[in-house]
Amino acid sequence: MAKTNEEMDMEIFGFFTEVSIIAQLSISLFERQLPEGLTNSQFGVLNWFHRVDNEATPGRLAAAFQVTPGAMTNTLKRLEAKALIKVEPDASSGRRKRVTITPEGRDMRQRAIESATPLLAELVQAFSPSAIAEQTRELAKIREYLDAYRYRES
Amino acid sequence: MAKTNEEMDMEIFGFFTEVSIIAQLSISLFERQLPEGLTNSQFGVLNWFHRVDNEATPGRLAAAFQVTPGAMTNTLKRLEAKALIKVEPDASSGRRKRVTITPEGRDMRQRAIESATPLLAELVQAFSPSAIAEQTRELAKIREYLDAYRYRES
DNA sequence: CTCATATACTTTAACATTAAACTATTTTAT
DNA sequence: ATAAAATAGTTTAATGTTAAAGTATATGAG
Repeated sequence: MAKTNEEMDMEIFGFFTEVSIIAQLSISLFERQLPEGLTNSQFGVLNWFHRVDNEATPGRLAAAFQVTPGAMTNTLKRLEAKALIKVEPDASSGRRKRVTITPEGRDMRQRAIESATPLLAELVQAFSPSAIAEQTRELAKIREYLDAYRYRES
Repeated sequence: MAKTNEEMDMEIFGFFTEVSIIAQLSISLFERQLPEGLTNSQFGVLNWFHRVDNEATPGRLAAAFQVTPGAMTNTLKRLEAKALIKVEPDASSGRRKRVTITPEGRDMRQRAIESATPLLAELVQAFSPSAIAEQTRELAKIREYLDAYRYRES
């Protein structure tokens, strides 16, 4: 049974609606578990230093999280104000900055992970890790497509 | 090969990261297609009048979109300022308001749908409707779980 | 009837985000 | 060598969001 264009459009809208609601709910739930005043974006940066590298530039982080450079400037300022990261001029280039995580930042990340553990454990229980991994791979394809579309436009 | 707790946690974080980025990218891409100055939230309200009912209260709309009443007040003000909706006192109750869409609002919704068509058509092409539908079902399970968790808390 | 409580909506302050303008550096082309 | 273009990051103005306080109206218990 063929679907009308309108029906197909509505399915895609439905998909993005689910994605938006999950993003909103998960961020809000997660932030409520986080230590005082730490936001999702801020945690993301701290966690990046655990997962990926122990050194970064603002631009590299902005690209990793797909936010504008301005948004990353803001997040880094707030993390720096809490002494969770350190931002220094880069010796090798006057327009770059060098961002590193402080010991306090590592502690904070660890506490954040621990306070989110009950929620994470429940999710692993309810949806197997392999199911989550499979979902994530599918979503990554869509994310890549949207990302490419974005640059193709302009 | 068993996964450590940390590995499982990272998989879940990876999942939520994809979800957040897709939400952000899709909203941003969609808004770029929309007619001058119309935002995703504003479009959502106009589209609601097409999908659901031709009359609403601010509270009903806030509940439908899972946003706070304050957020909806803001969205409605902006739509009203553009004459895309009409907000009147409700004759039957002094604290309620009655929100309706104007002809200009219907036109705007129609134009919004039309200008988003190329993007939607590409997505339908790249990811079959059935694949999208399957993804949406899986996501809905996770959304329901998170939603239940939210109320279980507090 | 009256007062306490609940409901509907608005306002305010704080924050995250974007787009676009801006500053400062580095690279490239001529 | 110099001027133009590209790159890295910041700032500003606008919007959307929340939480919490505030206003006004309706309901209900006594």
